[in-house]
Amino acid sequence: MSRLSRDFFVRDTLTVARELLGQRLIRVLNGQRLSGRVVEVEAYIGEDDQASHARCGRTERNIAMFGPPGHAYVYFIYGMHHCFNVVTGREGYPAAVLIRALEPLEGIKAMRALRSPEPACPEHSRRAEGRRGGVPDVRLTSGPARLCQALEIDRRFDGADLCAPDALLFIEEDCVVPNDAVATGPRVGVRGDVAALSAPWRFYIRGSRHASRQ
DNA sequence: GGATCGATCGGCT
DNA sequence: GCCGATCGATCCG
Repeated sequence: MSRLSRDFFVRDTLTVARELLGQRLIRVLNGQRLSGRVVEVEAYIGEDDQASHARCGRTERNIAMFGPPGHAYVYFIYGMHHCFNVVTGREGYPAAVLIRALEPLEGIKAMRALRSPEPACPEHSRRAEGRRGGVPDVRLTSGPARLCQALEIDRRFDGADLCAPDALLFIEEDCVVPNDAVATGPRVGVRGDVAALSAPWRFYIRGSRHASRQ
């Protein structure tokens, strides 16, 4: 399978968001491939987008959004979670696509281990035993913070080039998703003006059990 | 199945 | 100081 090139990401952000559906996100960890098919994304476009981190201009935190396309923008939120975006459009214009959910494909056992840290106390241990198999596949990567935990994506990847030959995080061309299988809607959990609240910039594969919500 | 609430800390109105 | 592009546990029906 061929890796998505820079040209893919330079295009209009809504086009990139739509076409990322069905592609495969790969993380190489300790020589092993952990991967999943992209089933849900959201677009954040320009400084006028009141839901975007770029709405208040360039800061040290969001600087990757202003950088060249095909790079990662990874941020830390709620004091405990990471979220992974792909930078799109021309360098200098802040736009990115948030990857919200994956369908797990390769390295599922390793991903489950990353999502089930060592029990800190006997109480947790008992709970983990109660689940037997651990986190079920359907909740392994069905959320922006969950997939970062499952693929061990953190701030070390902020600004990383997904198109570099030696990248440990990159995207491969995989499935073509037909238009009638794509659903759109307003973005999840955003605040802002009417434009931000109503923009249908969330794209997901209709009926996927791995989307963060139906 | 859906709603609610607490955790936890970096970056900024 | 305050709030956030969230998650998981826990409650209720």
